[in-house]
Amino acid sequence: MNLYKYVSDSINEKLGFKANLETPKNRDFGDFSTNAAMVSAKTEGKNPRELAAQIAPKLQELDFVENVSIAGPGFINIKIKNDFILQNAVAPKQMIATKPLTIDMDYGAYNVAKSLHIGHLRTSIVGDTFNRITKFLGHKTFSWNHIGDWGKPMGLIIAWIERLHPELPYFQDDFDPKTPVDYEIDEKELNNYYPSASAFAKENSEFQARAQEIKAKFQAGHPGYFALYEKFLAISLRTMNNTVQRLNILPFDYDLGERNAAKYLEPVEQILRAKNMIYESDGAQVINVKRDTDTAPMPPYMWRDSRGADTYDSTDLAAVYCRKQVDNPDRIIYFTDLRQSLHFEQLFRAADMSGIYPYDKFEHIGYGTINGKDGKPFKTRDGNAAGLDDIIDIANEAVKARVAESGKKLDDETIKIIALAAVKFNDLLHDVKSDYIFEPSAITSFEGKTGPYILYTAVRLNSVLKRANGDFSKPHEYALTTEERSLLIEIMDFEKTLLSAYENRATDMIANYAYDLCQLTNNFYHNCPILRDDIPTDIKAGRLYIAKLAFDTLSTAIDLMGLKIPSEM
RNA sequence: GCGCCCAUGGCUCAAUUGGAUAGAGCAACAGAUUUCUAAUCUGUGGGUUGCAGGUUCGAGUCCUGCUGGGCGCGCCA
Repeated sequence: MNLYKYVSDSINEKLGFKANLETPKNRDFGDFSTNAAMVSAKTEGKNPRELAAQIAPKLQELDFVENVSIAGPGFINIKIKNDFILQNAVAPKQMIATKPLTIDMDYGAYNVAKSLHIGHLRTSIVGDTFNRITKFLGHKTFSWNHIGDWGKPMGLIIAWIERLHPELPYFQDDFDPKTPVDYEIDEKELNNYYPSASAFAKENSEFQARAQEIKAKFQAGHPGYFALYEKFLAISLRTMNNTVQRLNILPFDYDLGERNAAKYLEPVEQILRAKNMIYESDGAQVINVKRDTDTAPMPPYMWRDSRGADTYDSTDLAAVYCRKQVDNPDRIIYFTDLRQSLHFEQLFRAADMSGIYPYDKFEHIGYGTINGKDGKPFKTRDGNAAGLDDIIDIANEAVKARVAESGKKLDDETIKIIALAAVKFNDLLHDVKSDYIFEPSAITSFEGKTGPYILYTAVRLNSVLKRANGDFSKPHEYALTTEERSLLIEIMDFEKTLLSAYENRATDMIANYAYDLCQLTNNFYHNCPILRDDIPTDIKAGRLYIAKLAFDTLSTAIDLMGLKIPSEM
């Protein structure tokens, strides 16, 4: 049961108007409080405490209310009956949305032939968790990994391979796709091609021009370039799949990016031309997305650059058109770096103006950067910008060291699970749009508000449940201790938390909830022994029931965060 | 120059979207273990919420101005 909703609805019905229900910061005041008296005192010109005194007796009549009190300037505090809490607390399960939506979520956005950078970590983790929460609430979602598989980098990579292996037949204009070619690309080498080529192109204009020429011919359908492209694309897709597994995120519904979107450029261009939206500016084909109300300069949306090539502006718009055709979503949500805000503002306007997709159904969730202690983007020990793998490796080493220090023996798989939890939980814990500081030392200590703490709580609960090996049925009567009571109320708060996390697009809420739940669970665990010999049977049964509820709730939260519970730690 | 975001104990972050005495973790100090897993639990100290005004019963939260930081501003994605 969603206790908050139940109490709120009951109170509104009883009072005949909508009262604002809150859970006091200080739980000593009560389980819930309402400022109804203060709000209506204002409109009615009456004394709030007098009004509260009139309202309170009505609330006292509700069968789940233990007592009602008036405090401060006119707060009405409500305490819920223990038995009501015990009888109605349930473990969360998949919900049915009252108004189910279809939502396209764009996150991941991995690149072909380019190892994942640190930013991919946040888009993957936050996007995945938000996706899971949305599904859990009963909405239909489609996740799109909008792969960078079409633009300028492809030209550079092909040009680079041409430079390394000019003898390969792919570079001949009359290449026959059926020709068998004895050439394999090494995955690790492939990841270096783009950075190397990109750097080389900057100082070598001849190579730069060659890459551009290749890109144009490639996009026009050059068979040899395309055959080569398909070769490294396959490797990249495999790498991406490994990343998905390594991060334990849900498989994407679509691994379709720029190349796929490019197929929709023509119909989109027809729409734009029909509306006279495209005009020439400095040799490029652009769309004006300014509004009269703009106070900031609004650059035009770049449909084609001055060389006539697609841009990421055009493929992004085409991708929207594609999604409209394929999923017909009620909303499209992008999870990308905050710095792309202007681009998305332009995209949303262009889509809206062209009638392809309405402005108010788009959302851009921009995330901040992961920084080191110095406040600048996190670097590895050798001073290079850290990649996604670096982060996970660093966490792995830290966990391994900590485990060795403790004298415990955990297998590599368990260590990986713990390290990933450390990284992911830490990421989810922070407000999406703000930068956060990644401190390996904070993870090394494994104390406090961390992923390992969450897992540890689940593991020790699980250990009791396994050991009990009994049934966990609800007791008819059981006198709750304060620890048990607080824990059950927190469990009943789960649904409300999920709804807020969804509505606010705030994945940190689930992480913070999980932490609070763990604190209360550990408190319960510590103060309410279950399987000890001196514990009477009825108390044992009651506590086992509560422990099971706590475990089910916690494991659901853990699952929504894309973490795994190890068998021991 | 224009625009967006941010500023909360020594450090890293919260604060139910305007509510009561601003909460957690780390670090510091003091305790708890014949263990259902101590990667745990309990306690103590630590704050003029960057500064100055304003709005109202009530402001960390809203409005204005300042100070200090981050980011963005047509052919890279």
